[in-house]
Amino acid sequence: MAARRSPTTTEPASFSGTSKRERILRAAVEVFARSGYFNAKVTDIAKGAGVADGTIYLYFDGKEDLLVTIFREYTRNYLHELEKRLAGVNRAEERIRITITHHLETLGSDRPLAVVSQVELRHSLKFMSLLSQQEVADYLNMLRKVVEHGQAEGVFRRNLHPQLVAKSVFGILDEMVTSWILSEKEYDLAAQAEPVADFVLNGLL
Amino acid sequence: MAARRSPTTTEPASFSGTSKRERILRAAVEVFARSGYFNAKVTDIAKGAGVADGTIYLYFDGKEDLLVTIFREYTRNYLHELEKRLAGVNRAEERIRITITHHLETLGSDRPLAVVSQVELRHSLKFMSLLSQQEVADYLNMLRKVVEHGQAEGVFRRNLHPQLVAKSVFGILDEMVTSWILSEKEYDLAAQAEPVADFVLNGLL
Amino acid sequence: MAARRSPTTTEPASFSGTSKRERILRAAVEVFARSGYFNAKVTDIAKGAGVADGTIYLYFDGKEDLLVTIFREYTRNYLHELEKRLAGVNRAEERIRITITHHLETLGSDRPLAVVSQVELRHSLKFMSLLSQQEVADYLNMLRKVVEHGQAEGVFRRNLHPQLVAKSVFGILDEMVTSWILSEKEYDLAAQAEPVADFVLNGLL
Amino acid sequence: MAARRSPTTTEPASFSGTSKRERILRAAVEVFARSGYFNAKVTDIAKGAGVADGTIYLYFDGKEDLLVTIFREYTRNYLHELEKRLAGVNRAEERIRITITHHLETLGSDRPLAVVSQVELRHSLKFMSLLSQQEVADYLNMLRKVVEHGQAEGVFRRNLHPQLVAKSVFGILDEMVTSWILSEKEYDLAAQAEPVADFVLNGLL
DNA sequence: GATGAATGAGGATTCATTCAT
DNA sequence: AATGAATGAATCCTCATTCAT
Repeated sequence: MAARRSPTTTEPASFSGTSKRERILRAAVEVFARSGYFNAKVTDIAKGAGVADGTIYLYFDGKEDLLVTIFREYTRNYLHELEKRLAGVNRAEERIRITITHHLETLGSDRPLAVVSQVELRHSLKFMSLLSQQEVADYLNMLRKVVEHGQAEGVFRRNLHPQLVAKSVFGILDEMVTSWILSEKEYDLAAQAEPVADFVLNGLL
Repeated sequence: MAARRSPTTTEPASFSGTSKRERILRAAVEVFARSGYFNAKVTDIAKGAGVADGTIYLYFDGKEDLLVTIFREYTRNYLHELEKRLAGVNRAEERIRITITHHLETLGSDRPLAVVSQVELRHSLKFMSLLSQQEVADYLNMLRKVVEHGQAEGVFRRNLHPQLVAKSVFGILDEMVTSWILSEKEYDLAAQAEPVADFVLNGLL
Repeated sequence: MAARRSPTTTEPASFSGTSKRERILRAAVEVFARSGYFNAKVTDIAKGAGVADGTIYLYFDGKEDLLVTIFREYTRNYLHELEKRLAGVNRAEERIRITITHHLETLGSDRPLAVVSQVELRHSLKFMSLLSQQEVADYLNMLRKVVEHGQAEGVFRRNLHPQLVAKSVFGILDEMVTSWILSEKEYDLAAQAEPVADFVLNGLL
Repeated sequence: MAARRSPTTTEPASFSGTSKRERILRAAVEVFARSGYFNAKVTDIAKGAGVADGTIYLYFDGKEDLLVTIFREYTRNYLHELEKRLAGVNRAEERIRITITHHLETLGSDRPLAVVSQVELRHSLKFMSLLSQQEVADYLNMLRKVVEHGQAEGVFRRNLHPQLVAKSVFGILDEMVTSWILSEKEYDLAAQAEPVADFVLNGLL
């Protein structure tokens, strides 16, 4: 008998070459973005990934784990990319600009991910605490170091509390993304990087 | 015998003098803050307000209406107060400072409300869109006008896009509140007003 | 000051001159016919009668009592009228014809009542038992006596069981009414009296 | 070792050999007959069928669908059986007798089904309309054709409206069943077939 | 590893009824 | 007699998760 595909491997063409785990994760991002975490049905994620409901439980602990994992993996990836972009850049001002650009470019190019990141990851205090203790904290620390570095260099004002600046920059970026998601008109989020950097660096006055 | 309450009016002391409607609303803020919107049980809100479950439906359309109403009423109130504080203040810089202070003081003095505002109001795209179209938009407009006013006066830099500044300030304040809520140590949120204003006005450089 | 109606007496014009009790009963017939017993809301009956919800409980024991009372009162009235029409009529065949005509005319001229009678009075075994033990039994007895009378006279066949004939005639009339209610076209129910009588008297052969 | 049931199939003896779907349907008939449709609890049906509450929703759309399905399936089956009994019978009078007998035998041998059929299927105009448009109409048509056939043969009187006769026969049978259900004494419903046929064929005179 | 039929806990909401006025 | 605000019991259905195959 000629070689034939095993029946179980028959999958929608679009899935070819991606691991089940990745497909589930991506389907989850899309379903969460579309329906919201609480209204998202595991069945729909399974359908989106082209697997059986039960299969999801072979890779993840459940619906909540899916959300946490999405956040962790995408954040980890985000930070790695950012580090790469920052490698070799020494000027503090330039590091700030790159960080801002990276944030807006990354989320600006993946709306479902942005929705999950801005909306779905924030439904419960417990969940937000969990995330902010690890991943968000890492991000804020990175920002804080850039500021401290700039202050040590003498480029940034010394009478600013670095942690407060870090939070402020994060807050601005966060709001830019949220605002973009909710906007009725489509526009290029990354285009905001320059004016945002200008404001952060120079202030109002 | 001193004047005494009629038997039907006998209510837990803490409820005295408050209308049922207000008691329900306040109980909802507390339960939503404690358990999260989706996990909040209507029964618990009723219990907290000292009314029967069904009574809630005499005043509100349901659980979701409770959340929307909380937001609308507290925001309206917030904006009124802010307007009062700004009345008679002409210097743009001062108006910015007052706005920042008002934001941080108001939420910094009512943690449950802050939790609902930062966390519970953001579970779904649909819900966020709803809110951002009306109330948040009003707030952003108010901020924008302050900026434009300052630019007209020649105090604020003219090459800043007022809407972007408005969003930035809002984003910073939002993050300050969220960060305060999630913080393990208790601290005075309003105390951040001064450094935040400094950053907003002068930037990093 | 010109004479004015006392505020509590202000009622829809159509109610004038009818006692509250009757208005409630009639409103109940209409609401039951429209929505079905289980879906009928006491509030709607009150609204229809122009009284407060609580007022209904001054006249009736509750929703179920309303249904029972409707049935009892309308049936009592029905039987009284029938007796009047039968008074002085001796020929058994004529008595049958009158009975048939009375049934179809009475229900054929009050659709909501017919709906309640054919549909709403029959939701539960318990309820049907209750009614069939008293009022329906009275009606069947009356029919049975007409048959027995006709048999004694020698006009009706003696080898028919009178009770079975009574039930049969009732069954036919009942189905005529039900069928009329459910029919999409409007037609005169009473016009069926003659052919029905013909069938009952002469059979198929 | 003799063949034995697989562990998962271990079910109460009474369920053996019946599919879940059928068990649910039968349990529904019994619970509806016992408690009435509106008072019937889905949980009780599940318990009666030996399945979990949620399982019912894998097979049916809900409580109402259960009632509709019962009616449709039992009626379909009823009509099939009737057709089989009528096959090859040509004499119109005999066809009438068989129809009457089939009706009374079928319902007379399954009291819960008879209760559902006579009582529970009739709570609402909407529901009755639904059913009478399809299944009841089919039944009446079948009866009507028997009458027309008899008239064509010259056995039945030509001055009878076939549709009216069909409704009358249906009405008589319906009342016999209802009366039997409500009766306090138990008796053989099928025994009524002969006298009913006699009445239908020969009338009162 | 995969499947998907089966499970069953959990809760918002309705509405008949009450009773202080 | 009349009101109508308040009560609170009662239940259908959903859907995350399991586990036999």
